[in-house]
Amino acid sequence: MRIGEVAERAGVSVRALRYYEEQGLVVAARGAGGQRDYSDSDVERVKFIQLLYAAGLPSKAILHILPFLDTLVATLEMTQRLTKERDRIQARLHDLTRARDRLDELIGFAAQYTESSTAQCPPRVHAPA
Amino acid sequence: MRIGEVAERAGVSVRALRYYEEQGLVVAARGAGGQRDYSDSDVERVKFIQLLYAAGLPSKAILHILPFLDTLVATLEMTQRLTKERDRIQARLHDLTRARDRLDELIGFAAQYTESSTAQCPPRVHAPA
DNA sequence: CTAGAACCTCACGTCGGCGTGAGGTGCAAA
DNA sequence: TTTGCACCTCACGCCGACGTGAGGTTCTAG
Repeated sequence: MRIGEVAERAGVSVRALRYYEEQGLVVAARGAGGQRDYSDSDVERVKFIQLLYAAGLPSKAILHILPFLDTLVATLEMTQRLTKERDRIQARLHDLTRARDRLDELIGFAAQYTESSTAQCPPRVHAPA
Repeated sequence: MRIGEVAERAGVSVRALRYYEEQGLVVAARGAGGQRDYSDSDVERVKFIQLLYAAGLPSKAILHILPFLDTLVATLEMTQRLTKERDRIQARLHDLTRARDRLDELIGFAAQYTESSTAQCPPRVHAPA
């Protein structure tokens, strides 16, 4: 399977896949002529990488986690890393939730001055909380 | 109130505060001698900015949201922006949750091969899900 | 009055995850 | 055989939120 198809299936750019290889995250075999040759499991691997990127992990952290996917052998250090990253994500979930709730609060306020008319309504200006 | 105290109270660096001013997020008055002069409400403002930064909003987005805090007047456009950012955050919450759950899954696997011994245990190598 | 914090303004450095050419090669179809 | 698309390797560009000096001023305590 060539790089273009992997890109499409995994929903990433070709450039991204080359970058992943550069970082040692997904190392493809090479066919005659030097073209990258991916397997089906590589597609899953890429999807997993995307998942972790989306969670804000830097490539080095991912690099330390991936070997576990291959071997399913966990050293103590690896389990600790996994847990550490999980906790980080959990913390970010807290931050994001706080931010969302705060925005919801503001949107609630805003609704009072916006919703019923298409034009502008003259408001009372006062200090917020 | 001078910049150092604001930094400490809001839990950010002095540099960050100057950067916020550069971006138009928090514009402090100036005392004789050119030193920045902040008010108590500026501290709250900075905390709010931090909240939004922590949620991944870029400074331009924050810049568009802040006027609402001052005036409590919401144009339609502003309400839309607020809602848009809220939805973004919601989407990220989904991503992060997925990632966390996946990691929990892996940690569960890892526990089987790590927990009871300090040394390494010879495992069976097979393909993961 | 004087030391030494704390402040000021440039202005360049950083880091990560790619985007984006430039210039050349491989491969399948007509 | 020739088109033409997909692929290849450099290698520089980018953007945002500051960090980090450099070199000078202001404020406060003794």
